[in-house]
Amino acid sequence: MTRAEELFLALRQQIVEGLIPHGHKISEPELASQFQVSRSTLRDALARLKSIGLLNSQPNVGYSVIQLSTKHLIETFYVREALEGMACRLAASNITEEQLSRLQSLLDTHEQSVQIQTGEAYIQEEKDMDFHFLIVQASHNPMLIDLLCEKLYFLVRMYRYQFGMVSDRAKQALFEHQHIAHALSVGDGELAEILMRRHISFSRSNVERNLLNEEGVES
Amino acid sequence: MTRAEELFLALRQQIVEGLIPHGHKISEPELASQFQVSRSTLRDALARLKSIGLLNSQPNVGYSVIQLSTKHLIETFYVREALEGMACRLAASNITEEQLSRLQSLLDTHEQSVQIQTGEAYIQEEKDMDFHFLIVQASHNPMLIDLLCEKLYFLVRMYRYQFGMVSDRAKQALFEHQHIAHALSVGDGELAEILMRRHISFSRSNVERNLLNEEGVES
DNA sequence: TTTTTGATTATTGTCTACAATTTTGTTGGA
DNA sequence: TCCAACAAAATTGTAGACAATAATCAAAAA
Repeated sequence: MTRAEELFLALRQQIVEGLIPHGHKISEPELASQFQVSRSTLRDALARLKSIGLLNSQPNVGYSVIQLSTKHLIETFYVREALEGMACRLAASNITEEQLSRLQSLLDTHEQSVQIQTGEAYIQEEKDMDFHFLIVQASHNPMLIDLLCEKLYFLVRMYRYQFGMVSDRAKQALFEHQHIAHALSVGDGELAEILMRRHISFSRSNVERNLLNEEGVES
Repeated sequence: MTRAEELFLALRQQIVEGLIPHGHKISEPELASQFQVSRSTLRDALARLKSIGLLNSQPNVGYSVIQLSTKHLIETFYVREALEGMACRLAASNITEEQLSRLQSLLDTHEQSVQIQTGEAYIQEEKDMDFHFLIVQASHNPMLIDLLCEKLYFLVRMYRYQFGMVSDRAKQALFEHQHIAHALSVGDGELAEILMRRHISFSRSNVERNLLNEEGVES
């Protein structure tokens, strides 16, 4: 593994977790000395971070971490709805037996943890990611997999870390997941897509309601 | 504009048009001397070409132009169907009056050229791109616009240049475009999305039939 | 003849230095 | 006090050199 690759991974985590705050202007000399690398390899890593949508840049001005906002989050939801919906449709045809059983055991685990704990949503969030991740993999469409797993999902995680959306609909989400899994298991791509899109669309509505209210209160 | 940016644009065009053939291994020293730039700025341009999906790369091995294939083309169609479908749905809500009238005048021009000429499909292809491009812009979703206009559409153009798919369905495509435009004009996002998805899905079926047949003949 | 090992060559990854541009700060005038 | 123009400082873009890795080729062994 190259230095630039390591740096890319390290910076990605720091950005996702907010250690480097969103909107922050990147100082190349500063970061380079901080990580003990030359500006060349830093710039390599920064270019990759830009390509996955975590950084912006302007010529002769430099890089900065993307600015999180309700508007941007909602735009992301629409793209997810489209891509994951399609991934789900394709997964219905292409999922392997092994993936299907892993999906099932995943849901069994989720069901138990939902029954046991009440509240702790951020643990649930990771399980949610696992579910979506597995279905995207099952689409067996490399372009979809790349777009979602290597790019969009890091944005999603970044918003969850820094906006800390605790969805109080863990139980509801589990039902939706089970419904989707069933559609996949019987190979009904059309239904699977519809269910996945509704699932993501619900999340968006939820966020729209909560965050727009907050903004209303603040202003 | 920086040197790297210019180089990026120049290389992108050469790759799309096949002047640098698909699958070709990139030699950094060779390209750098050919374009009279240092390897630093060349590598900058190459990284950007990778980020829009025209190059692949492996650590310690280097870059190569992506390998075109029927399989990859069809994967691309599925992603387009998802993204453009959503773009169309959003456009129904967000399109401006000015964009709507531009869309209409665009279709009028197309109609005339379809009536006049019979055959010349590659001219029609550019018009097709114009139509799709405008609708994506009208979605007013920056992430969708970036994914489609800055990334996927260059792949589409690359396939059209190098696989030379002459669609004999120019007239049919025009009808579909008009139908979509009408749905947009009355603000029916649900219908607009369905129509756009069918439109792209038809193209995919067409390609699947043609290219799979060809492969069958060759083997 | 084929395979394997080792040395050689070439290519990519990284660093440092310099050039070009932008940003910052200061001075002068209105 | 405010604005504009200029100078200084800092930052980004580009070039070239060295280090690390991979690819190539030749020689020796099976």
